Amino acid sequence: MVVFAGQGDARRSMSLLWRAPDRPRTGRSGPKPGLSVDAIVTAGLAVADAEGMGALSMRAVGERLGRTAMALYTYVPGKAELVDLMHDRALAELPTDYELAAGWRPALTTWAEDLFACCLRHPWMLQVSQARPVLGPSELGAMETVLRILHGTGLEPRLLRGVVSTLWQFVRGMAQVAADTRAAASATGVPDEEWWSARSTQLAELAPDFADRFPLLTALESGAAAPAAEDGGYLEGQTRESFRTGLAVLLDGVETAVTRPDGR
Amino acid sequence: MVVFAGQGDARRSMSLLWRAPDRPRTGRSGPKPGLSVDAIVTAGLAVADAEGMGALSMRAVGERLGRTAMALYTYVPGKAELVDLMHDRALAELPTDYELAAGWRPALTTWAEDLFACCLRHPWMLQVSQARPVLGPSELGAMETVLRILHGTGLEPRLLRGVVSTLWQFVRGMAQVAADTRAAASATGVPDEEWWSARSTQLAELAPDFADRFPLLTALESGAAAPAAEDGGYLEGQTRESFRTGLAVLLDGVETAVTRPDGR
DNA sequence: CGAGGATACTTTACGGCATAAGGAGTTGCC
DNA sequence: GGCAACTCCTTATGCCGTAAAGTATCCTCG
Repeated sequence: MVVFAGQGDARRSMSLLWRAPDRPRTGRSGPKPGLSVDAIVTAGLAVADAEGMGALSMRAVGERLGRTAMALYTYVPGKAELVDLMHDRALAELPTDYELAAGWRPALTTWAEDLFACCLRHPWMLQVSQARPVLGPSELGAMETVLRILHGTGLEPRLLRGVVSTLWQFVRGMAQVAADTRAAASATGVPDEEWWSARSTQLAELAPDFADRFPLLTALESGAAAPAAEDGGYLEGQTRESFRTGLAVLLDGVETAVTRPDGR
Repeated sequence: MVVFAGQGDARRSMSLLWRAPDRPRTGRSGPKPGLSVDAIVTAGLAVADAEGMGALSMRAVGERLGRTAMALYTYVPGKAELVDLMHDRALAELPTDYELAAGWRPALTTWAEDLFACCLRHPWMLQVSQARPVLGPSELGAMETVLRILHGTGLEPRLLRGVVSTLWQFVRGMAQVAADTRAAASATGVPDEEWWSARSTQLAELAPDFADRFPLLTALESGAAAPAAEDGGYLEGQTRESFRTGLAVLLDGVETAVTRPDGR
């Protein structure tokens, strides 16, 4: 199942995201708040980072703060809104300034790598539905950053929108694959390569005609190069490589669009 | 939450996906099966298509078949496996033959559009975790199709892998945005455009300094062209356009890779 | 042909979840 | 001093996936 974040009380969620000032502090009776939205978001992040989105429950977050689940509802309207806040908090880790002296391409490459890394640090981010187009300040900030990098290129708005979306989706998608394979391998306790080869063997058993049905796939698979040693396990290396070459291809496309004289 | 499909009993799940023959039919005592894996998958698809992944419960699927939730466990080991099967069934809708006379580019464009459309027909697909790299026959079939389209280009394996992944992720990502915005708009009953403009107004209230903080974003947004009338609502048109231009850029990149003499 | 065992399906139950409702204790202002 | 506002708790409701155990059905073997 997926978290459909912020579907419900969108108004309230937005206020929280944009930190609408809390009610005036003066003339406030009752016990002082022992918690804060920030603290709750931090706790949520800790839970999700450590145990995954599946373990993120109001109970778990409350427990980490020494409270019950219901205590959180004083600060946050519901779980969906909490997830929204966590998502934006995670994106706040992204740098916003990139060196443009060498042109847009290296800057954009680094940006993509940074986003990729951020998604891998917080894999649960990839399970947050992308519903509404971009709402939180950090998310918008990231968009703005990309636009700044591409600003000198003179790309027309239509293309610009397409490029930004494509980049974003590409990184998210690649990160999801990377995160998920890593999770699958580590959940079963089997190291990367074994896990994959076990799966291959099984496939061969179940579909003996595999090579006939999928000749090109078979050829491609057999031609898989050993990944660079630096890149962790086998699968992880594979995904990183796909990320790199995919990104390069994508940026080649951008370059074509940029240099094409007719702007289309 | 996200469905981590097939994490559990991977072996059993794979057998089902690849339709390992049922136990020999002779010498079988007991009442005849009133259901079948296929029927269950069909029912699951119907539930998910109609009411979304959130409404997909074993109880709901059972009910649609006139059974209890537990009856399904005779045929399917658990919900995760059912979701895997549904996912592969949905992908089976994709064509596998594409006209290559005009070259790989139009074929690949059509393929991407077909996948995009399939994802929009079954938005819940996008909430199925991409964990393990591709396991079901239809999913592999789709990969094989892409490879067939790109076969004439002489792309080296490393690039080929990157391109295929990139395409796949791109389409999935764009479809997710499209599906989610559509869902958000229709869930609130507000038509596309209104929904979006309400959100804009709210943003302006919450962040009065918006235009200062995000100048490029503001400029880009204000320059948004009215989408073509054919494209349904405002947002939907916007997403379709991003999809088209993004795809074009991406394929430009592929073209560069294909025509570059040094093969890198 | 009748018994035994395999099979399909049901009922019930458990532990989890988000969260609604209402109660208890704490604090500041009048 | 009292009251209103506030935080936080306990309890309860209605979902969920699925384990366990019961019942009815049918085939095969003696």
